[in-house]
Amino acid sequence: MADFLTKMEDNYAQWYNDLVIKADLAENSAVRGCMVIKPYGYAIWEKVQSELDKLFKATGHVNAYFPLFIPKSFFAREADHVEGFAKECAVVTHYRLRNRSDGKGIEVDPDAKLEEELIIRPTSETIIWNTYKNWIQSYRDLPILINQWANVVRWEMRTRLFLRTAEFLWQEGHTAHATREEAVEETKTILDLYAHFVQEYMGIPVLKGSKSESEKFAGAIDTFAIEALMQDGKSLQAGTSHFLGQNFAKAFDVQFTDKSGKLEYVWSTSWGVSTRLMGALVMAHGDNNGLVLPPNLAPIQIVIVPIYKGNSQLDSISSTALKIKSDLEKHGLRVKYDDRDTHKPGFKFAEYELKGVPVRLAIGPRDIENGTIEVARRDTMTKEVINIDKTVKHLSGLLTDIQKNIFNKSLKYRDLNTYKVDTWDDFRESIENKGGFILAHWDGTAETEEKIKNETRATIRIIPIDNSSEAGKCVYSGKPSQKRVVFARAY
RNA sequence: CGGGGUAUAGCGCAGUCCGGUUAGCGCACCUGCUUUGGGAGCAGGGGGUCGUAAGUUCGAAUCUUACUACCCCGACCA
Repeated sequence: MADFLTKMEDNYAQWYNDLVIKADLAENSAVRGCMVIKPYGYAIWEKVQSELDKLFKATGHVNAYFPLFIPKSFFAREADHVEGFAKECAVVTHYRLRNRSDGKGIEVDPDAKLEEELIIRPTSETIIWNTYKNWIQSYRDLPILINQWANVVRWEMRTRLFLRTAEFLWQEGHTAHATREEAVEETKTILDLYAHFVQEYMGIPVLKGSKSESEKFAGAIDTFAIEALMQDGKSLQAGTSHFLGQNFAKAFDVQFTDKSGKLEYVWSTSWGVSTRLMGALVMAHGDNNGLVLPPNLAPIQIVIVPIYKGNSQLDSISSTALKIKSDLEKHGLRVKYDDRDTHKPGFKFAEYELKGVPVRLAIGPRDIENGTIEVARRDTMTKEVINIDKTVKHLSGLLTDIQKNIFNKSLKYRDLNTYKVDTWDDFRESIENKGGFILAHWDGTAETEEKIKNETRATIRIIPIDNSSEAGKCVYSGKPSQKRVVFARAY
C-alpha cells in the first residue's frame, strides 16, 4: 500500500517531500523558495491559528497589525539585530515600473527610486518598537501585550516546504513591561503556552529550555525554546520566546515614568511560532501510509465512506450515514461524508489514510442489515465493527484516545532516543549512528560548542531551565560542568 | 555563495552518445459500458512552440554557445 510514497526508512527527506505534496498540504510555487499552501494544508494551519489565538487571548494578549515594510534605517538601530538578519533581507528599492522603450515588456523605472529603501520584514521588532515609542509615556501605559499574525521574508538559500521557506506565515508577539521581572515572567508564560499547545494539540512532546549564546535571537538577552524530536532523530525548534531586556527600548528610545517619577527604559519580549509547525506535524507522526493527524487539529476528524452497489443501495446507506454525520456534528465533531461516485471505496480509504484523517467509518449493505458500522483508526491502522447505535458515544471517546496515543507514541520514541553520554567517543558514535537527543556535560564556552558542531554537526538545542544540577566534566574539553545540556542534529 | 546534476504532455520517464518518417511509454485526464467491503477492467479519445535565445546544417529534442529555472550535497538559518 502507498507504494507511491517513498518509504521513511529508505530516504527520510524524500519521504517528507513526497508526503507534503501527495497529502495536498503544499507545493513549490513559481517563485523561488516560496510555497503555495494548499487548502488542506491551510485548513490545518487555520486550526493551529485559531487554537493558539484562543490561548493568547486567554492570557491577556490582543492582536494588531504592523507594516510589511520596514525603513532600512530602523534596522540599523540595534546592532546585534541587524547583524543577525542582514544577510537574508529582501529590499524594496523602487516603486514603479514602466514599458520598455523597445516595446519588449516592462522594466523598473529608474526615476522611481525610493529615497530610503524598505526592508521586507524578516521580523517586526524594529517597526513595532518605533511605534511603541509613541504609545508609552507612563507606567500606566504598560504592559502592552500585542500579537500579530503575519507573513515574513527571510531570503534563504536552501528551502524546504514548511521547514524553511523564503516567505512564511507566523505569529509574533511583542510585549512591553515596566519591570524586568514582569518581562521575564511573560517570556516564560509564553514558553509554557507553546509547550502546552504543541503537546496537547499537536501531540508532540517538547523539551523546554534556553538557548546558548550562539543560538540566541539577534538582539535578545535570553532566548527560550521548545524542541521536538522528529522520527529521523533530528531535532526541530518548534517555538521561541525571547527576553529582550531593554535592548530595543534603548535602540528606539522608549522610556516611561515609573511610579516614583523616575524615567526608565521599557522591558520587552518577543515570541513566535511559524508554519514550520506544519513540518513538525508531518515528521513527528507521519508513517509510510501518509500523515497521521492529531484529532485536535485535524480539519476532518471523521470521514464516512459508503460502500454500495447501485443507486438504490446508495440512497439507503446515505440516509443512515447522514444521520450519523449530523449526530456527530451535534457533539462538535468535524465530519465529512464522501459519497463521490467517481472513486471506489478502496481508493478513498487510501486517500484518507494519506491525508491522516484520524477515524474512518465505512457503511455497506452488510452493516445496514446487521445494524453495525466499521470503525478504522489511522494511528494504529486497526479496524473494528461496532453497533451503529453506539457510534456517537464510541467516537468521542475514541478521538480522545487517539490524541493521547499519538502523544504517548511520540513520547516513547523520544525517551528511547534520548541518551546520557559521558565520553567524547560515545558522543560521536551516538550522534552518528543513533541520532536523537544527547544529554551531556558542557563547559559553557562558545569555543567548545563550536568545535562540537564542526566535528559532529550537533548543536546545543537547549539548556534545561530546571534547577537540577549535576556535577560532571565537559564531554569535549573535560572541564568542570554543573549540568547536562541537550545536543542534537537539528533542522 | 561553492560543488554536482536535471530540464521532452498535468506528473514520472524513454529517445540525445551516433542529427533523418507523423517524438513515444506509464500514471493522470475525457467518453462509453461493466464495476463498487482496500488504490477496478475493457474499448475509444484529447493533450507537446522537446526550458529560453542564438548558431552549425538540406534537415536539430539530438551538435555548439550563452542564459534561465529547478533538484541534491555543503556553508547559513525558525
